[in-house]
Amino acid sequence: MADPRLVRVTTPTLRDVAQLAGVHPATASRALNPQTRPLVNAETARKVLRAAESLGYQPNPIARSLKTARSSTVGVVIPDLTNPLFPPIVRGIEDVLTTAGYNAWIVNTDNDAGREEALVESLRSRQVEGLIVATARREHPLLVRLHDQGVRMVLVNRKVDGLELPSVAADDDAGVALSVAHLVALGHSRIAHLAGPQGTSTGVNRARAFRHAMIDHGLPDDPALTVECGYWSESEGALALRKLLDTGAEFTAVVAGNDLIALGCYDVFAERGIECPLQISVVGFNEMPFLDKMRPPLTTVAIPHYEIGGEAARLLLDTIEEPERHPRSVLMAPSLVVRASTARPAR
Amino acid sequence: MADPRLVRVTTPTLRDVAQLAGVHPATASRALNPQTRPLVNAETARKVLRAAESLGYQPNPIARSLKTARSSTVGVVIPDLTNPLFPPIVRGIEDVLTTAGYNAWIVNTDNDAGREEALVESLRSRQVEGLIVATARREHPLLVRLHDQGVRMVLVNRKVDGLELPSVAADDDAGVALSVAHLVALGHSRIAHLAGPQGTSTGVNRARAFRHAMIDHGLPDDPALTVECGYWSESEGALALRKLLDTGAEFTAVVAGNDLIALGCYDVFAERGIECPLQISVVGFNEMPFLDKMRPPLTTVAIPHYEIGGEAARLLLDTIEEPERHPRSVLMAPSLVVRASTARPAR
DNA sequence: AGAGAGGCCGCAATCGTTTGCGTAGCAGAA
DNA sequence: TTCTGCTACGCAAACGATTGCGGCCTCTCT
Repeated sequence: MADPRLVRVTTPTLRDVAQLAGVHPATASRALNPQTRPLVNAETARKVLRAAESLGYQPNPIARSLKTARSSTVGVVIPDLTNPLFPPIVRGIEDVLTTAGYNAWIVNTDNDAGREEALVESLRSRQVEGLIVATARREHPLLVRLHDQGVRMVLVNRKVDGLELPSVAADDDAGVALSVAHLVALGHSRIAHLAGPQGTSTGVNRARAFRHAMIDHGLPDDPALTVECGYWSESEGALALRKLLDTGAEFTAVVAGNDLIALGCYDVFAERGIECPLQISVVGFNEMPFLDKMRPPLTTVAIPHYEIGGEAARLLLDTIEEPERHPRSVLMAPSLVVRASTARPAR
Repeated sequence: MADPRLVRVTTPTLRDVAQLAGVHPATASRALNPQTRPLVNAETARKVLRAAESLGYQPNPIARSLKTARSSTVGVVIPDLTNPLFPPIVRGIEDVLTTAGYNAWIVNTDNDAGREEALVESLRSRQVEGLIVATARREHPLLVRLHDQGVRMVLVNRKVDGLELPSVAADDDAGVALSVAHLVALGHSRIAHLAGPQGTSTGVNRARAFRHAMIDHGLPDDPALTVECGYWSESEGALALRKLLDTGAEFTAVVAGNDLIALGCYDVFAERGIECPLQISVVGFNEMPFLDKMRPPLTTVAIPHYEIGGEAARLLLDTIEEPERHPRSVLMAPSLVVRASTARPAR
């Protein structure tokens, strides 16, 4: 208030344009909006456009939102931007959104339900037209409530039990099938699984896929060889591997729930002087950046992050335009990228 | 679900609260706002608050923005979220912003001036109250124009020539001094510098600091031993090192402009069968994540990303509250983290 | 020539808040 | 009692756009 200048000095409004063009603001509005342009005479439309151009008029999205209850904005809710999995997805989302004239509001929940609820509330009060959610848990009261309220959303990577929502994710089954096949081809038969949190759909899907893949190869599906991580993190991966090692179980390879869990294994290898891949092979999941420069470079299953984000955005735009359309889900094909963390078993 | 309505079914407005409390909306508004609450009788204020509470009233930020030309939102403009340097900074920004009741709008410019201009324009039209800018180049017409127009901003990591703006960055001088001292202590004397883009203040600062450090140690400051990278990227780092190697210059260590450039060196080492650190030592800058798991683990100078973000946000909040305050800049102290990419020179 | 039909456009309300201004009411002072 | 001053509140005008409704004008058809 001390400073009268806020962000802008003074910006031309619709009235200015109308005045310059010699028409009523309503007419100017109609002329400027391609949707309603047919309602005004082509000649006056031209005049208005010229006036807008010459003034450098930019419609005020706030005023527009207030009137139309729309915002050309969607909310993107992710657990943590710091997890390298998410930035590429976000970029994918943004890129298709902006070409469609939309914007993305990004929020981090830190896996905290209270925080998540507050953030979503704040997004809604900003009239976002939909949500792209990457934080889904299998039990997720907030998301079912939002769904019941008719909030448009699409899920990324994970789903919630019993909720029919559009979603896009990597094909987990195919991904771990690839991993297991690779290890089996190398000669491994005692393979362990460091599963992601079983409270997330991805966690259980990959674990189930792991069992199936083992069976398909005629290998024993030993429950003692899979241990669950509480979070998708390095430290939890390390914890899980230590636990497994301490049981004295025998195994020559581990397929990790994701790359972070796999990297957690590296820490344990260092602690206990285990040689990877000589003594134990590891394969990750997600192909996060810089894996090729790790020690050893991590074999992992690559998923098209950027495309997943883009596809999610497209799905959301679809449901915004056609709310009644039946929810469809898309699975993106993964591929295995073999590096130096996997090799033939020693014996 | 068959609900054509947008995000919200129907949300209580200020009028509803006022009606329930039996007062005029103006009074309700004043009662709800702590700033103006003293203007209304304590008893009626209580009534209003209770009404608001019972309705679950949430003020509509859009309407408020329209009226007040404020938004409790600041824009954060970064080059690319995918660069692991930025997520922690963004988190730092967000965390102090939200505790102050503000929100952050994040945009990626991809180092494209046109894109940047459009994005900033869109931020301004959304009435952001200030900008946190991490894309500054030494010559940056857009930023000087914004500054002239009185847009509040603070710079992160980089500055623009001749512009007095609040900024927060790591102490580059101290950082490279640390690196060089470390290498000299190991016995290196022929040290090369793979400089960042000289169009950015950080690029020239670190290069200058490198020269000074060399001189301080009584070592020759050989211009042939520093080569500039066009971008802060792996590929540019690789390019620069190849160029340097191809000149036949002699050196046993390189201090890289940042971690990505250093990692680019790793690629060249692999290409040409160079052993690091046996033949060449490398030190990076920034301490991006997972460096400890690289091959070899990269010695680098660590800077407090999260705190830098937080400090930037605080600075911006300061200038929002006290626009006339003289711009201050803060330098954060770096520290060297020694890993396995540096060792005594072979001969 | 008169009537009906559209095409164009202006009027004014509206979205939900904030805020300058005016005023009713009341207390205290003269 | 009358006047002053203050507190507490209501009125209404904004902020900048969108949009239903209605009216004018012109054109066409009979």
